[in-house]
Amino acid sequence: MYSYIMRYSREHKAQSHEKILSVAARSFREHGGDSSGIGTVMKKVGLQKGGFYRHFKSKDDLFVEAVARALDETGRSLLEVARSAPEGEALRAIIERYLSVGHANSPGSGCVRAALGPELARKPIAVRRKIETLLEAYRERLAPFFPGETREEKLAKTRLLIPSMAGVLMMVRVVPDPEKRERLLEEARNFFIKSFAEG
Amino acid sequence: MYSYIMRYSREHKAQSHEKILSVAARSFREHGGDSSGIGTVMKKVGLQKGGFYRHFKSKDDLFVEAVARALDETGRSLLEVARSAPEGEALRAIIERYLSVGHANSPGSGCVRAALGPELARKPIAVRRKIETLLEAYRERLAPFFPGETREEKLAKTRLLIPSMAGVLMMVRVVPDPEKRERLLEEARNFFIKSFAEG
DNA sequence: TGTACATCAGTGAACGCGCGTTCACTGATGTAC
DNA sequence: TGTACATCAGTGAACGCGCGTTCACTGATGTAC
Repeated sequence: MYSYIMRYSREHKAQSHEKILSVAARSFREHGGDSSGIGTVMKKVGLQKGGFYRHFKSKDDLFVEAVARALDETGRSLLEVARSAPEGEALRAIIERYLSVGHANSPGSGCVRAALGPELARKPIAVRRKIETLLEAYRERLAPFFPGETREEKLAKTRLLIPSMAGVLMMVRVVPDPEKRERLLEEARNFFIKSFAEG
Repeated sequence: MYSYIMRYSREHKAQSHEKILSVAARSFREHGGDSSGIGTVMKKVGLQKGGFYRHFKSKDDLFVEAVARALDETGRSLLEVARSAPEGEALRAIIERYLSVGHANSPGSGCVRAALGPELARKPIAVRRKIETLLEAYRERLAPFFPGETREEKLAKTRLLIPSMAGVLMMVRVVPDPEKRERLLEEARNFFIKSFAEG
């Protein structure tokens, strides 16, 4: 392809931007923001770290965009799970996916809250405001699958279930033994399904 | 006092060790492990950073001891809350204390899970094993106040409630607006009390 | 359509800085005699 | 009880390293004419 050879075209820039974002979104979640240097991210993208500032104003700027990207992806993934679940089983399916072994074993492609929660809380207030907006949008997307008469009732449930499951997932990841991890996840799935997705 | 002037006595060493631990336990929880340098911690203690290695083998060694210290303190604090609660209200009192505005506003003296959870999950497996033991001991301490016929039933409840509340607290700390924080905490207190401390 | 030129993505070196860890040294402690 | 001496808490400088950010430069892109 032509565009592949024109190294500095607009399309090329968009590709670089895209690549930086997706590498960063994974690296931040896998190793934490402080342990994911701009140099390392750019190297993985295949560029020199100096080029970073043609794409982002600062590391915190990248951080917010990477969190947005990650939330959009995991939100989309849960939406798909919910939509392809049998009638009335959407929330159960969401819970089962969130508290799955696969999710516990893949922080790099998983929930931002479980991977970066305390780090989000330590960011400057301007950053936290942007992140809060992203989190609200995420809850709005999933709220339709939650029990409740009104939108607000559904949203209230998301504000309980989503952070609670994030806490469980985060602590499951501390446990070294795979069997124990699965047992913990199963206990939690049962509890949350009973509390939110039944009766 | 005599011991205050003999700068290098054994008692003095114990005091230094103590001071490093308590400064680190606070600093790690407030700023995260990566952002709490040994130099900064030692400076706050009033020593040169070179002296650190007379007290700890490595930063990870300090990390584990600081987590142990923090868990012991917060566990003790919740135990006191539980013991001084009216008959049958112990778990409710624990939940109310854990999900209080004060706790949300003071990560430096609060729960390790909500402050360092994902960081714990990223530590080498040897470190995680030690931390898991500490977390188990913590749950054992609180289990007597949980509902259930047997010790195992009570422990199972701790494995759900404690990480869930940690997740909620962690995400509440992302929210900039104090009133919204309090509203979120209240919703969560109501839910967890209903789910664990009633009927 | 062809040419001149401004733009700007990416390079590569440099900035000052703090990191975790090591080490030769100091001098008070506290033991051995 | 008094003296000689090994121990070791703490100092302060140094180690190599990676950090986030800046900057002069390059050369292809893509616009203006």
